[in-house]
Amino acid sequence: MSKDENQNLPMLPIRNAAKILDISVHTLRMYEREGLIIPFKKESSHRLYSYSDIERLKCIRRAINESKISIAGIKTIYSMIPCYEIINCSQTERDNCKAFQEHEQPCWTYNHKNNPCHKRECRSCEVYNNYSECGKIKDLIKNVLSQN
Amino acid sequence: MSKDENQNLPMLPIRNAAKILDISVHTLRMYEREGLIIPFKKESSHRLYSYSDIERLKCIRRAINESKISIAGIKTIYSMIPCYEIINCSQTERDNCKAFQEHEQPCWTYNHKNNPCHKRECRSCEVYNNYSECGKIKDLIKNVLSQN
DNA sequence: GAGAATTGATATTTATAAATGTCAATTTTT
DNA sequence: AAAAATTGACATTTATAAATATCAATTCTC
Repeated sequence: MSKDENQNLPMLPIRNAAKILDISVHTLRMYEREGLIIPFKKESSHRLYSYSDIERLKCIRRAINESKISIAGIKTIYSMIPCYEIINCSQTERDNCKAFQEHEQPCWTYNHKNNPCHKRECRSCEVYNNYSECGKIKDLIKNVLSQN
Repeated sequence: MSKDENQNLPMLPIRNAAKILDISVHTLRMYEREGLIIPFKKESSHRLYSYSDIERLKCIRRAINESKISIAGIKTIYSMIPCYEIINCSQTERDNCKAFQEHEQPCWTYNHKNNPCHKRECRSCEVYNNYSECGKIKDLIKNVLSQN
């Protein structure tokens, strides 16, 4: 098994994840309620976190504690990711997609009827996975702009 | 004189601007120190605000009070504006520009040596003027992406 | 040139977002 | 089947960003 695959395996119950991050389990559930993170869930309701989830959460913590960006700010920044270019949505699909139109929530917090994300699992989507730092989002915009 | 020209005239001393916005003069100076707004200054050091400055500030207030985005978050969001496409910077100019590389400050808070902004007055630049709402920034990204 | 307003710098207050606590019900583990 | 952990809902605490206050020096207005 490659290292990357290992990174994405659901390994840690919430208590262990919280301990690694030095926060409470309540905080982890709050981040999930806010749409900042999508932990794996067993058939039951119990959460499991991968090691790349941990990295993602460390980044969120830096944004909050060091960069002083509020959770609402992080959500708005996530909403700027041009998912529609990554997924290659048609114009009709864009017109019917709240993630395309609004700017308060990350795309992965919306329902995905009648658009290409219907088939996708947000947790394993590259839109969700590749841009957890705001620097990466700015770089993505630069890159997509220069590609066209 | 057209209405638009009138909108951009430096009219209001800080006290009047503060009264219209129902905030203190200190808060207005803080927003300026943070780089959210660039008021007009006479040869002296006294500030003057235009009516479009007032609109800009109302929008900032909504972001803070209603959308709950912190000032640091607003600055980061402003830093996402693809100014380099609007100004049409060359690759060399981009490579030498902090506004292109970093993502903490709006472009108009940096010094502009050796790049096209050297000649420009940020206060009257379209990058500064046209995207004071985060919704507009997302729309700009969409539009620039579809233009290319 | 006198009175009013602004400036910048430092200190203080306030509002509230973020984090934590409590607890009964449910699920998991051994 | 008992012990340990998690869940969600609601309440409380805490940390601090945002806003305001103070003040001496400077600038503007009439």
